Amino acid sequence: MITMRASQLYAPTLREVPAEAELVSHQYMLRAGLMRKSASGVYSYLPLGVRVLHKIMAIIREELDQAGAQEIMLPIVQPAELWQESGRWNEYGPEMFRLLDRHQRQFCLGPTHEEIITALVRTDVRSYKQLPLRLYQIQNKYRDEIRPRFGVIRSREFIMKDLYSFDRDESGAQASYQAMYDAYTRIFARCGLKAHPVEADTGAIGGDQSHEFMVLGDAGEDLIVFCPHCGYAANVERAECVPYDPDEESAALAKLEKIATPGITTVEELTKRLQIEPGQVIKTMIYIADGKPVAVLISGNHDVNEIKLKRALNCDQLELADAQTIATVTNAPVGFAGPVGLTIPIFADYSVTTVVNGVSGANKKDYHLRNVNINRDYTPTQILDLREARAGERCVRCGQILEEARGTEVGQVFYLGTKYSQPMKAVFLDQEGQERPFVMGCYGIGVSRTMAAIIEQHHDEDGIRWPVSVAPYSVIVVPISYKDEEQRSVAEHIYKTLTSAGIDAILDDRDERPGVKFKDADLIGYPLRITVGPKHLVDGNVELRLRSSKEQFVVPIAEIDNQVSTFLNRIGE
RNA sequence: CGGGGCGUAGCGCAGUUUGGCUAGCGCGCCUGCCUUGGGAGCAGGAGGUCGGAGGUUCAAAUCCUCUCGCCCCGACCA
Repeated sequence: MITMRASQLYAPTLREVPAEAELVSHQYMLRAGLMRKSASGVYSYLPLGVRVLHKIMAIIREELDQAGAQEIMLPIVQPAELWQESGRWNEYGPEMFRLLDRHQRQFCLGPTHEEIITALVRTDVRSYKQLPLRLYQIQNKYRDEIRPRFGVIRSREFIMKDLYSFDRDESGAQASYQAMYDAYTRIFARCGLKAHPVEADTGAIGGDQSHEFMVLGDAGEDLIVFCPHCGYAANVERAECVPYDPDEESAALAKLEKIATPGITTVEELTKRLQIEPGQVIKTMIYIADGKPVAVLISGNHDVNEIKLKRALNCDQLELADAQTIATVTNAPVGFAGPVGLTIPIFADYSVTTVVNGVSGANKKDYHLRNVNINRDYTPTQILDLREARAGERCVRCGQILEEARGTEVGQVFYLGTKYSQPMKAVFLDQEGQERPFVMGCYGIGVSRTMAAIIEQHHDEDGIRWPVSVAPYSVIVVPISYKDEEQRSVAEHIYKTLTSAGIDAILDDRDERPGVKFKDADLIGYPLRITVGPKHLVDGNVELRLRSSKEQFVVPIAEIDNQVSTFLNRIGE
C-alpha cells in the first residue's frame, strides 16, 4: 500500500506571496508547493502538482479511450524536413524553438505534432479498412512565447494532450469532430470546470472549423461574445458581424467640404474638435497585403479584425503600412487618410455603409473632409465584415444583442480536412481502389493550463479548494498533537482504514502546532480534513471538515470510512 | 520589439539618492527548553561572490560602462 505522511512529503509551502506571481492560480501553485519556476515560462512540478496533473490526465485518458482513441508517444525533437514539407517551417516564425544537432542539421522542439503524426500514419495506414483512426499523446510542447505570463497559463514549455483523427471522408471526420467535442465537454465537467465551447479562429493550425473551450473569468486573455438569447458564442477573433440596416430616417446628403484640422490625427481628437460621435468618422487604415497597399474603411467606433481582413484578402502577409507607404499612397502623413480620391483597392466594413455625411481624412496634411458619403464621394472595391465584434452588436443567428466576457482557452478542436494530408501526401486506398488523402481533425487540451484554470475557479482567501476528482489527496488526517499517544494511535488507525478502503489519504504526522497544520491543509486544499483532537476524542469522535464550504461534522471513529465515502461522493458530484 | 519596474540569505523586504567600520530586518531553517483547536514564546545557531564582468576610488551593495536574468503594460499568439 502506498502511504504518505506530511513529514515526508516534499511540499514546501510559502507563507508569503512570491513577488513574481500576479494571478491567484499562479500564487497558489507556488505557495502550496505544486511547482517552482526554473526559467521564464518554464516550471518544475513538485509531487503535489504532479499528482494533480496525473489525475487530470487520467480523466482525459478515460474519456478519450472511451471515445475510441488510442494513446501513443511522439518525439519532442522533430526534424525540420517534415515542417518544410507542410510549409510551416517558415510560417511558424520565431515562436518555434529551433536547434541544430552536431552535424548542423535543423530540428525544432515540437510546438504541436500534426506533421510528425501525419508522417507516421502515412507510412503505415494504407487502407480505408484501417479507418477511422484516433490517436493521441500527452506530452510537453514548446512555444517560444513573446511574453510568457500568468504562470503556467502562458508558458513556453507546457503539457498538452493532442489527438489526431483520420477519416476516409468528410462525414467521418465530422463524426470524429463531434465525438471529441462531446468528450471535451465531459472531461472539463469531470475536472470541475465550467468550460464553454465557443466558435474560434483556426490560427496557425489551419483548417475550416473550430471550437475553443473557454473558462470564463476576468483573468482570461481572450475576449468572447455570446448571445444570451440563442446561445451563439464566439471568440472575437472569429465572431461574425451582421451588415448594418439601412437607416430609415437618413438625413439629406450635404455638400462635401474640406475643413482645416491641423495636427489632428486620431479619431478621438477629431470627435472632440468637431463635436461628433465616433460613429460618424470613416476611419481609413492602410495595410500592406503581400506587399501591395490596400485601404480598409471602418467606422470610428470599431476596430479592424485583422484575421477577418487577412481571410478576405486571401493573403499570407498582412501588416499596417509604414509611414512612407502611407505618404506615397495618400499624399499625406499618417492620420489624414480618407477614401475620397484613393486609387488603391478599398475594402469597407459594413459599419461605414450607414454613415451619412461622415468625416474622413482629406488625403492632405492638416485637412479632413466633412459630409463624405458612400457611392457619391467614394466607391469601395468590396463591402464586407471586417470589424472586431463587441458587446452591443447584433447576433448573427437571432439578431438579439450580444454580450461579452473574458476567457482562458483550455481546449480547442479543429476540423482540418486535408490541410496536412494533401501537401504531405498522406493517402489511403478507398473501396474503389482510389487514392485519397486522409480527412483529418486535431484536438488539444492544455493540461498544465487546465490545472491553473481549476484553481482560478476553485479557491478562496485561504487557498485552493480542489474538486475531489483532481485533488492531490482527497483526505488529510490531522491530529492536533501527534505526540499525544491516544491521538496518534487514532489518527494512524483512521489513516490506515481510509487507505485500505482505497481512499486517497495523507497523514499530517508533523510535530507542528495545530494552526500550522490547518493553514497548510487549507492552502493545499484537500477536500476533506479529519481532525483528531481531545475535544471529541473523549466521546470516541473525530471532526470532519469540508474544505470548500468549511462545514464541520462530528463523526464516530468507527464510522469514519463510511462517512468519508459518503461525503466524497456528495461533494464529488 | 517598444514603455515601465526589479535583482541584497529559501520567501518577503530595508540599506543605494549623499561611497565609510563586521551588510540588516521579518518569516522560514537547525539545536534546546517550553507549548499544542487556526501560521505561539524564550535562548542559542547556520545560511550572503549584494545577478555577472570591467572600471573609478584609500574605500563600492551604493558611482560609471557593459552584460545577464526576472516582473508588469503594450504589440503578438494556441
